[in-house]
Amino acid sequence: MIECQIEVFLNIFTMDQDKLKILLLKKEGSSTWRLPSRLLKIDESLEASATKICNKFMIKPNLLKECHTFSQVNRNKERRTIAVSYMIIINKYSLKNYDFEYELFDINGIPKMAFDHGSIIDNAISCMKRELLNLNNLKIIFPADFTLPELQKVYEEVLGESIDRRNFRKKFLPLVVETGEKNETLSGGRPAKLYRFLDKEIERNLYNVIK
Amino acid sequence: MIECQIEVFLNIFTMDQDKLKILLLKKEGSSTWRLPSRLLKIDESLEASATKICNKFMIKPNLLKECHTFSQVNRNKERRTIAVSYMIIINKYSLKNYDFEYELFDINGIPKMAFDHGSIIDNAISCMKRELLNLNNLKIIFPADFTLPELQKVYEEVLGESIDRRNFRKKFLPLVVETGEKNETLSGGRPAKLYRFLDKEIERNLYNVIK
DNA sequence: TAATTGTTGTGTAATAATAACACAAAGGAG
DNA sequence: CTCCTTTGTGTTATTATTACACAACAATTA
Repeated sequence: MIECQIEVFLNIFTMDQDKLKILLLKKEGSSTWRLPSRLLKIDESLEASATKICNKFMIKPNLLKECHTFSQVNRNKERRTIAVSYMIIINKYSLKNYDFEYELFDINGIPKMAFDHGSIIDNAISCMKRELLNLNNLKIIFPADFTLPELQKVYEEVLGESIDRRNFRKKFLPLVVETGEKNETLSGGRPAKLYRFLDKEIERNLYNVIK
Repeated sequence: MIECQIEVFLNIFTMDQDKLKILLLKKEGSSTWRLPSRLLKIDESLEASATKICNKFMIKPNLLKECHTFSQVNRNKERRTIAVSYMIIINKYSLKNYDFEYELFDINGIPKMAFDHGSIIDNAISCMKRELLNLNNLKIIFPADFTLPELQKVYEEVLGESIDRRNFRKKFLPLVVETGEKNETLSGGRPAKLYRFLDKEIERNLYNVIK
């Protein structure tokens, strides 16, 4: 029986301008950034606590998944604190205007973080990549109309390499259906067709790598 | 700040007679089985605590990996208890004679478990399967001489289907080298050649499924 | 309104990976 | 020495992956 506090961290990932990004907060007057977090209350589960962080952002706890539990004895000098880290993946348009500041950081350019938040993020990034390679999860974060170039960029970010457009489409076209609409051409090229996923369960990863 | 106890569970998996099994304990005079466990002490990390369970069995914490943290408010009626579950994979010949009883159970025939240990095991089983599909992990639990039929049976157990022997060998022969020895023919057939792994890092899973 | 720029959409051929399949060889038991 | 069980081996058909170039569409500029 020990007396300790339990801290819940939430790693919120999204795609923004073709880059994988994570949402970070800055404490008033501090020079370092931190992850959204919360202390576990006696009457809530960890998942409930993580969901309350989501509520603060008015976002859905899509794919809420535990990443790791951090328990080094000295990670908090003042009192024994165990941290449980969760991740979610959201569509960036779910984010609203809040009465606090946040910023989306490219996962390859994480700023100076408070305490051990940096290593919590490192761990969450590999966790997130594993999830994203599972197409069934992509379906959850791309529920509505999406374009194939958009989807391809997620894969390219996760795999860290570019994929031939024709080969990518060959794989994915059998899994989706055109909605008939096209997207707004925001970057001055040919507008892309919009698709939605068919209701097929995928049993193997379309790109087979160990993450 | 809450007062709670933290319980560390260890799911010990092994292959025994071509079946994936988990090690369970029975409490004196109880009708239900339980997982090896330990209460976290104030001066140790969770990993250190899990390693101490390994020490009790005199086994190496091979692939010690966190599976999940269980935090339902009422999982222990007496006091708030959060459970962190770990898994390891061992060679069954690492097990010794102990001054306590244990039994290896087929993962498809888990007996009646105490408290929520049943759902902790369910979760650990899928965690373990994911680990075993990564060949780099198999290398750790098959450090010494092994036979290809032996390795094939691990894959067959994890995948839940049988694999053609010739096709399996075609995949694995480039990754191993013969030691020159043969195993003792224990089941009355032709003795199998012994192999060890070459020092290649594998970057993709040899069987690509979502677990 | 024509030319330019940037992005999307499309097919084919070569190569590699996977799946399906049957029989001989080695040892143990009788 | 015969029977039984298990290991070891090659080829072919099928499927998946890779590599590669040009036209279509919309916005912007000349």
